[in-house]
Amino acid sequence: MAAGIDDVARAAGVSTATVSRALRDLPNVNEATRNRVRRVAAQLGYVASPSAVSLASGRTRTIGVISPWINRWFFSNVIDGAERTLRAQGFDVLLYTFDVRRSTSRPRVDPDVLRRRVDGVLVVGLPLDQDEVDALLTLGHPLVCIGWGDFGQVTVRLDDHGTALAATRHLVGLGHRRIGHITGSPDDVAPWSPPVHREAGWREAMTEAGLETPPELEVHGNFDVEGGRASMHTLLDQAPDVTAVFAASDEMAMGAILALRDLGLDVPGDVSVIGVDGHELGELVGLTTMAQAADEQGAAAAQLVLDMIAGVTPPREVVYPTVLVERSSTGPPRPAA
Amino acid sequence: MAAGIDDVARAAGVSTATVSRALRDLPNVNEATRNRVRRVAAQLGYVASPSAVSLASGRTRTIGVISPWINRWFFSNVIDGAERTLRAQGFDVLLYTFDVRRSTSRPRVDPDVLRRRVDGVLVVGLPLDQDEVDALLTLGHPLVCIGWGDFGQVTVRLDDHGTALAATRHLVGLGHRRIGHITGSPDDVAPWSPPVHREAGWREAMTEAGLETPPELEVHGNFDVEGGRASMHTLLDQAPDVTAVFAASDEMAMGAILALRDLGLDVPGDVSVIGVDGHELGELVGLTTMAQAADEQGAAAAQLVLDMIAGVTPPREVVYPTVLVERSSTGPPRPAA
DNA sequence: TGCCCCAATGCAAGCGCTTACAGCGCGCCG
DNA sequence: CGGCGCGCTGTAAGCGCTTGCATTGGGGCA
Repeated sequence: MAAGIDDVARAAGVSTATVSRALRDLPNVNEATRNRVRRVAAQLGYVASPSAVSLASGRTRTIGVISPWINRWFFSNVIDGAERTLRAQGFDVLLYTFDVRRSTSRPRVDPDVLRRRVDGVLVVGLPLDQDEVDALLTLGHPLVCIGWGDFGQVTVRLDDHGTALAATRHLVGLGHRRIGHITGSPDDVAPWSPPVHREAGWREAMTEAGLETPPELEVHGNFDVEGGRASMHTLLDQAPDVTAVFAASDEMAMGAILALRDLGLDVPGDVSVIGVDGHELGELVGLTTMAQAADEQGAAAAQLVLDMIAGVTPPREVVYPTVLVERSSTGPPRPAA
Repeated sequence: MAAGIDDVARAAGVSTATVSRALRDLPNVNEATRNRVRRVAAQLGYVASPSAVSLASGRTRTIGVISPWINRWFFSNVIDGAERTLRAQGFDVLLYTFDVRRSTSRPRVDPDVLRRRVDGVLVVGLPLDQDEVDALLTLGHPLVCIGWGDFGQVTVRLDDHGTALAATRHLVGLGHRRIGHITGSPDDVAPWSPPVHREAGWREAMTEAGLETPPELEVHGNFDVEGGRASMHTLLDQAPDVTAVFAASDEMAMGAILALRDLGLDVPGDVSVIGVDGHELGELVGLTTMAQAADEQGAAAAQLVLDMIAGVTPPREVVYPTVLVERSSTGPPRPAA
């Protein structure tokens, strides 16, 4: 029913080889022939069968995108950016999410799902273990990490440490002394995961200001709104005298603000809150944040895999800037009564 | 390098045909043989080449998901739900977004991208024209629409009309008489698009209460935060006496609240706001809304395509309920001074 | 004991392309 | 004027599976 390459060849009066070459802009095809083939192909509505192409050429023109979630701010924006640049260059996007919700420990990445199915892999914000990365590399395709990375893999990310440093310094500069930190999950212990870097930045900023970072100042918010809310409650229980909080994501920061509201506390009167991301809804609560361009990171990473597929040696790491967006959720602490 | 079916066949001492049948649980394979093949395959890390399978069988085990955006609440949740159920049944998800931003008029859906590439199609919240649907149907695969639908296509959606009716009645019940409506884009004129149904619901609720719905009460918010904000400004210019607004999405509703804040107006004191969705950040501003389960709709739609692929006759339409979540953005109008 | 049938397996022909290699004709150089 | 090289095109061998059909070997039944 659908026209195949043979139909085009017959209609154009050439061999299938010529059709194949003409349509793919390969050299050694007479321009007149090429045009004729193009015209006939268009007329017949010919579209090459991707499976046949992959089977014959060994290339799939598909990039696998591995992400723990697609409905969180950072992830959906990264995927959006990546998808657009990939599609613009004729690549398909195969989406793989992990059911992180279902199991307590994160399921391991199974490279078999991607075997012979993609030409490259994008891993979004999911700190993998060394052996998972190795497994992915056995696929024999370029791999680019977004929002995390190590093991010498090509990475697009923030300066997490510097971002946390800047955020915390902002609070310190306002006069805060007891500054809490809402980080990710207790499982995020890998030294290459963003929450760990952000925590280190917070700690460094505190230390340089001569402040302590006792355990009760740090809580886990799991990077979502509800987690941020719950962890803020915990934080206030543990350290009722905190006057400011640095949350590792805007979603957690907004959760923290909800918790403060639950308790009838004023932001920033009683507690200042700063996040990381630049979530568009942050303005709703006047959230001060370290904004990043997630979609651009997705696009950049996509371009990197494509470059790598084309044989270009990529930079080892692309670091994206983060900018302080000061709104109303941060302010000086209330003067001691 | 990677083991092929021949390697497995050789190692198991059977033909490739038997390997193929054994591994796919086809009948007419001795159980002992099947187990041996399974064991050998696992040992060799054999994974069938998807391209070869597709080429030989004509089935791709891939579902195309067409969506205008993936970083908006409704869309990302639908896709998340769909992806999980598809993957659980061994289907891949090919993501297609449309660059709605780039052109003024929406680019047309091009079925060629999907030709011979998928076994089914999910169209998320993108009201297509009749001929686009027809074009998609020429692919010869099941098609399921989510969040919109007509032309006799299988659809998973809300009762948009009823939802709008309930939302508007809520406002009317509080005593509001001048109730604005923020709808989608001015281009959404197709009678099968959700914004049109929601508008109709608003109009009906107004009419049944003996209220007018003059043009100045209706503005376009394009379904995003900024659009909601801008359109609320417009609305207040056109009709300074509105005391309540029904927005067709939570994101627009939150934008509207931002606009009201811009002007120093109180919510709900000066203007009540109600949305549709159940966005998790709605609580930040106490948004009253008609909540829906977007991820479940995605999952349901995914199951429907799979059923259709399996030959099951699906229901013509699955309508999801919506529930009023009353928070603090709605209240009685201020008594006349 | 002979026959038929069926479960279990193998054989081999594709599926629709890509691509190495061969072939053909022509202009050009020696 | 013959040969060489080059530009263009065709031939055909896969790519790694699925599947219709043929084949084999028992077991049940007459």
